[in-house]
Amino acid sequence: MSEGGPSRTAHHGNRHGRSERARQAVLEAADDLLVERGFAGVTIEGIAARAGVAKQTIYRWWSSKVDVLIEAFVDDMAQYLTPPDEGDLEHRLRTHLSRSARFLTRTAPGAVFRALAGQAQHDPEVAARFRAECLGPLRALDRLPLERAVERGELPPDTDLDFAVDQLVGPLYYRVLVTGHPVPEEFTDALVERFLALTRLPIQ
Amino acid sequence: MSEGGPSRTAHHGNRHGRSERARQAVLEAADDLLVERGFAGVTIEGIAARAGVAKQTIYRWWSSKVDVLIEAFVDDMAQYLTPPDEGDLEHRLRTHLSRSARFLTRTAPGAVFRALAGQAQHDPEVAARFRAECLGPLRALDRLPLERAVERGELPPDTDLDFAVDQLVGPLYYRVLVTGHPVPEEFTDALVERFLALTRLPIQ
Amino acid sequence: MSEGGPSRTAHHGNRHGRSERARQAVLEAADDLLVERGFAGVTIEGIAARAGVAKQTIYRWWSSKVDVLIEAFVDDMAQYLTPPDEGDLEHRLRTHLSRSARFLTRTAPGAVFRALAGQAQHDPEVAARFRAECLGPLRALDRLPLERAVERGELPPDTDLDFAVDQLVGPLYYRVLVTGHPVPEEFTDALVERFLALTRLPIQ
Amino acid sequence: MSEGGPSRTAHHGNRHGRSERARQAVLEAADDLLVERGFAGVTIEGIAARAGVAKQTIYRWWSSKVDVLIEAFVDDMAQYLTPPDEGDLEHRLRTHLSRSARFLTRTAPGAVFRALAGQAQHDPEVAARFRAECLGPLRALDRLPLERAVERGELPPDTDLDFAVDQLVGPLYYRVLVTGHPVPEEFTDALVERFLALTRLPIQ
DNA sequence: TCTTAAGCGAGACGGTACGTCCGGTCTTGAA
DNA sequence: TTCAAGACCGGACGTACCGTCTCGCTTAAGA
Repeated sequence: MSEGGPSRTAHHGNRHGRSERARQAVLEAADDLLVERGFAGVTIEGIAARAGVAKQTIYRWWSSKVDVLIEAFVDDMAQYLTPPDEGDLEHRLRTHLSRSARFLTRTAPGAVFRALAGQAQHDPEVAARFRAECLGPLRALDRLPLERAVERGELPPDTDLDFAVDQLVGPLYYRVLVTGHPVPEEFTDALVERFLALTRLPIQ
Repeated sequence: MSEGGPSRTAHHGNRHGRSERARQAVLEAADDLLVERGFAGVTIEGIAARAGVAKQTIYRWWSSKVDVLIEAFVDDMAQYLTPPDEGDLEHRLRTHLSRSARFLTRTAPGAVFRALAGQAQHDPEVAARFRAECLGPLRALDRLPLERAVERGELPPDTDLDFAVDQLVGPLYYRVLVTGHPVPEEFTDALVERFLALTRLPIQ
Repeated sequence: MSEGGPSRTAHHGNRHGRSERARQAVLEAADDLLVERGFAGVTIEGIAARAGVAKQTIYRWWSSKVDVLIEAFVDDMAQYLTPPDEGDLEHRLRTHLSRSARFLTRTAPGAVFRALAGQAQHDPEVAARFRAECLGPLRALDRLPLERAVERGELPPDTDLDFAVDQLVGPLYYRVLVTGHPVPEEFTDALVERFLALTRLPIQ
Repeated sequence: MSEGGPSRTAHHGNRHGRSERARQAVLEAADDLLVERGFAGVTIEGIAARAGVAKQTIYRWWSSKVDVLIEAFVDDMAQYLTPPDEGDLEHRLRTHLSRSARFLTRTAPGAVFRALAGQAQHDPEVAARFRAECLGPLRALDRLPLERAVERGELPPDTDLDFAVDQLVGPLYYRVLVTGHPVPEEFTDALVERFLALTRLPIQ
């Protein structure tokens, strides 16, 4: 992509493989349109026009606008969310949850995520892809601090990590996607506090 | 259709007031289409055709298909969810949560709710109406057992009920709307158990 | 439909019958585009844009651009070609043939006719409609002077009129559509002269 | 072509000169598509696919599908039409006209001719090439018997041959391209009879 | 003998127009 | 005044071809 590349100059058509330039332009155009005009404002024709790309080029590589948005999300997600690995468990969880809240409510990929989560309610196929390709990686990041905590003896070895994740992030997503309430740090901190309080109880 | 009676056919028009028949037919048609074909399969033209109603009649009384679905949801919701008032707090909460899970995942109004929650991600106006008219009543039902528990001394009087509701139902909605995991009774029971365990802690 | 009309002002939609305004605008736009840009320059989208009409309105009433052009031709044809009924047979035939040549080569409906004749070579359905709706009336006009001549005794009563028409106008159409040669009055006059010379022969 | 040859696969490329194999395949594919699916069914992509040839190879040597069809017609025409040179003028003309009618209505190159004549109505450039390369040779063949007749004294030396050709074949083309009527031998014979009858008149 | 440049297959690209679906507005005539 | 009916303008859909381009292979003339 950088050094040498197949060709420095823009080109149309290429026997081996697609145009990276077109791919990037499409993903960015979709992202931009979503942020600027909302999900209904994202249309294949609009993406094509803004990306300076032919509609057929989009249909050649993606099956729908949702497909484009999923790829855009996956491309962008990584750079936003890596759970911290410093300090004690409480600090790490607090940081991760508050970063997650910020990611979901304030960033462009967060907006894409919310749109895809919305569309997943309307279409089982979208739901499946959304869960596999968008939610999966996110959830893996959510598990990471807990897995490390188990390894380090900060949590009992028989902890049900899936249930723990549901307890920790469930209320967060509920606020973001359902009630629309803001998610201040006090809220995420309180979630962490309650969660950790339970781990110190003799019961379970 | 031609000869005879004042009219064999349903009446067209009514000088005074709207046609209740048309209203019901529209709401049912919208409901049915949602369940049969999903949100994208619900169109104003489709509703009109199935309800035997003119498009204009729909636009006269509703502003969009979402508006129709909200009204359909409000009409149906009541009969499904009334939190129980028997037994102790744990039992009441368990029953309510498991009923809520069933409502969201297995009933027609639950499907409407999920579709509206999805559309709320795409459109702030929908989000506002959805929260006010659909989520509000549900959330009031979620608070009810906790409010009663405070009155009866089963919970401390300074309990933050909104936060409590978020903790209790957040993971449930998260599963239903985000991860798509099933929501068995073990899950809702565990949520209640953790929640009540915390109320017995000296902290808070 | 003419005086007073259902409404002086433009309107959208009408329970009973279509918009005459839209119909006229479409036919004129098609005519204009054909003359200005040729047959390939006539597109449904182009007609719609120039007529200020939605594509669907065109598809509702016509099945293709050829369908539009046929109707445009039929609408316009009448005012151009009425064979004269003054003078003797030779004069009437000369006038009619030279008018026909002018019609085909110099007028807008003539251009439409040539385009449709061309398209008829590509599509049997177009050919059938073209012959029934465009050529038929024209050919009836071609027969008229000969029929009158038979009635008046200027031609023998057993004359094969169809063959006579082929002989008279065949070379004309051949020049216009095939060789592209000009069709001056000398040419049409000579055709008439030869044709009449034969009627004076004892043979037949 | 499969086993043994210097190469199993068809050759790709040739430093000097084009591939005759590709040329033939393209012309045949175009011919076949025209006969099977009509003019609209002939597309550059379709020709390329059926001929097993790259689109670019077509564009390298031809400028359009019409260009391909013209070359296909020229390649095929010769073998069909050579006016006979036996018997008296009447017999030779009768034979030539009835063969011409058969050629135009019943043979593959005849179908190509009709399609090109159609397209010539839509595009002046096509018209020019069509007249020069397709019609010219045919018309030369039409003149040939008349020229010979003049040489042999069967026709007066001052006969206007172009006009004679128009008279003889005009009605034939008119039937084929315009009215779509069948062209039986009686028709062509009658044309010849009338034409010759005039040459025996004192007038002209 | 070894280059090397032209012809070739494949196919991605930016476009244009297609014919369809639906949205939301408007008008009509009957009830 | 509301209703069923349905024509209207508008805009996006997904498809088919257009004509251009790049690519890597094949091949034969000439260095």
